[in-house]
Amino acid sequence: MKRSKPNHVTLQQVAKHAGVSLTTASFALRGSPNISQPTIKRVLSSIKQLGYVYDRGAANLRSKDNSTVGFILADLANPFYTEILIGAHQELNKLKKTVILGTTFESCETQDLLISTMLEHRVAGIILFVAPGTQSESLARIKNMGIHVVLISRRLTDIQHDYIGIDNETGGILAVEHLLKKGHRRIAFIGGIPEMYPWQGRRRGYEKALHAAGIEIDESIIMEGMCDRECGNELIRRVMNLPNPPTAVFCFNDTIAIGAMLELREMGLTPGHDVAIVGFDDIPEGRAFSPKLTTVSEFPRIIGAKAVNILQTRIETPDIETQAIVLDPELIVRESCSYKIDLLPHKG
Amino acid sequence: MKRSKPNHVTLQQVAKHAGVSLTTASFALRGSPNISQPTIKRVLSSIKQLGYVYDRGAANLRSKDNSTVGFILADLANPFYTEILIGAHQELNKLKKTVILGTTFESCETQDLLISTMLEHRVAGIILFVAPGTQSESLARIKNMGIHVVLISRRLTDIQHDYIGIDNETGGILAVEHLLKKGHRRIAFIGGIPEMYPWQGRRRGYEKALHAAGIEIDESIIMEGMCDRECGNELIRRVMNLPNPPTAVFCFNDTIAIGAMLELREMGLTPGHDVAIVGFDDIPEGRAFSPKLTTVSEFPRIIGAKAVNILQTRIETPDIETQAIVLDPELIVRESCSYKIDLLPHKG
DNA sequence: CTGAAAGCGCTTACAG
DNA sequence: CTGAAAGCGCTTACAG
Repeated sequence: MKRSKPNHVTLQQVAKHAGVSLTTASFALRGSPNISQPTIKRVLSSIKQLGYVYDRGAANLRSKDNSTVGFILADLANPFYTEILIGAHQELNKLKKTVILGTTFESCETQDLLISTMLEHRVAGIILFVAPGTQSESLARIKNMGIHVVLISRRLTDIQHDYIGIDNETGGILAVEHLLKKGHRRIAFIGGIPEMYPWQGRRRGYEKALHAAGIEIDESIIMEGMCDRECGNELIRRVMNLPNPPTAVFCFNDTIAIGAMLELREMGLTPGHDVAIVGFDDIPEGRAFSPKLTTVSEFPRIIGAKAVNILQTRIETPDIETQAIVLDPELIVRESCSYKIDLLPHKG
Repeated sequence: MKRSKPNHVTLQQVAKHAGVSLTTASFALRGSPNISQPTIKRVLSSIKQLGYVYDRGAANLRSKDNSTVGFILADLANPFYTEILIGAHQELNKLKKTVILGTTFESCETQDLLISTMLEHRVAGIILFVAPGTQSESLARIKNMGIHVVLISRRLTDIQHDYIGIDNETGGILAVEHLLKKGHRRIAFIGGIPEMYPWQGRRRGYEKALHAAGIEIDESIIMEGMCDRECGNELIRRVMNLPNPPTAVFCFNDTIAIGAMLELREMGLTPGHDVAIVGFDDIPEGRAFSPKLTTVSEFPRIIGAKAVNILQTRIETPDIETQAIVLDPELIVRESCSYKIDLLPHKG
């Protein structure tokens, strides 16, 4: 663990080399208008000659500023999350912020560890995709340190916080109405964790759309699970093996939808033909799949970018009220439910 | 920008509260054996009561240690890269290292900016997926700061450095030999940037396999490009519109292969039937695609994890010789070249 | 326009 | 087993 550290060039040495005081060097370094141009040039030239590299840690310690931002998400394997990361990352780069990355793998414990680390680093703020079961204490801990948080996609209801996400209920309605228009009457809803905020919204949308069409909710075709492909594999099989299987399935997200369609093929069924599928998120894989996945888009890159904007606003004006931005989802019609059910020869 | 910073609890205050000196508090905090158990307990209890949070930046400044590691990759949209990140991330978590993330989008300029930021943060090391055209000076800059680097997948030939990657030449041979076995004689190689290390290896493998089969290289069906889906779209169209199109295509990576297969469908052709396709990387999308993509696996998670191990070894023993780990690739046969060419009715 | 001095919150010889 | 003191590399009133 121990190694002989190289002795870095310090600003002190730069100052001596340039024949100015440490104070002047410090101001010159940051191009302060209080320092004359020739002096600035001299300092800059010394910096180059000596190969000086600014020590941000030391500067932060003194100034109590910090250009570092924490980003915590659930899983890097889901493109929906990485798309959010991309959007946030680009925006953060524009603001010259450094990103500390953390992945919870949906574990609250890991999440608390990551939060601790970020607090110890005195980040300016944390953008957080909360793990299921997150207590408001976790957020309070961050806020007590004077560090700002904005939640993405998932939210907590028992504490005030900045938030950006999508209107999940409307998304659910969009998905199910589309299926209804295609003539489906028996529509399952599979995957996702009921304690999570987005699940509740999508389920509400699912119910509302069905009710509006005069259809009773059948709890036996609402199946909870995780958010990954394996969940799609398992649940589609379970739901299709029911005595009275659905003709259409609304999947909690695209990853589950793809898992479901893959499994359908294993079962000798053709997704989009034998069973209609709608997803949620709009990940690239859904576009590449055959049949191309009909889904509800969440605009992940915009969510990521806006999360950064909200955080930045909060950093600049800490005392304004918390804001919650809720984006409108959009139905992306592709191929995975392209047949009207009454046109299918083998159905009623 | 300016905000009133909260006054955090300091170790000084903890010490006073516990009735010990700052020195004792500092040692107790880290569970030093030189401090008696009762004292440690007292300090820990004060920490809890006061809500003290360790300031890692201040500690690093003094001790010149740093548990932060930089990770620079090309693009978060390519699952191959994020898989590497996942592997590295998990390993870094085990070592209790904090990750600073950077994305170059294949730009050397951005890369140098990111490197500067990480140097300013005095990270312990940088794991780097170099952008095309990277000069050895960029690496030298890092090393001069006494910061360790390990390159992933792509490497530089004019400077010594730690490295982990795959045997690209063997990968190329595996891919092309498979196509040859299926009866193909006219095999294109599309996508990728020739100045990049992996491209050169794969191309060498491509040539060797063809030569071993007594086939002349035809430069007109070797087309360079980028590493994204659009490149696949464009190049497959160009190569198929040639007077004498290939019957099989070896794609530089899976993303290109998927772009190519998508475009093939647009052209009314069936990938895997009308044209055989082999990719490289083995990303999840390739498994979900129809036809399932035959490809050469690179084990990205292992690459990421091993990169961390190499870095850790270097941090612990800075003076050992640089090591280059080259993994063996593996051919994953699926569906995208499942027909023997002489069985196809519409071919010679 | 420039400089001397204090201090950010820790760690670490050194002394007892 | 514990403490007083110096110092890591910066920034920032304050004074001139």
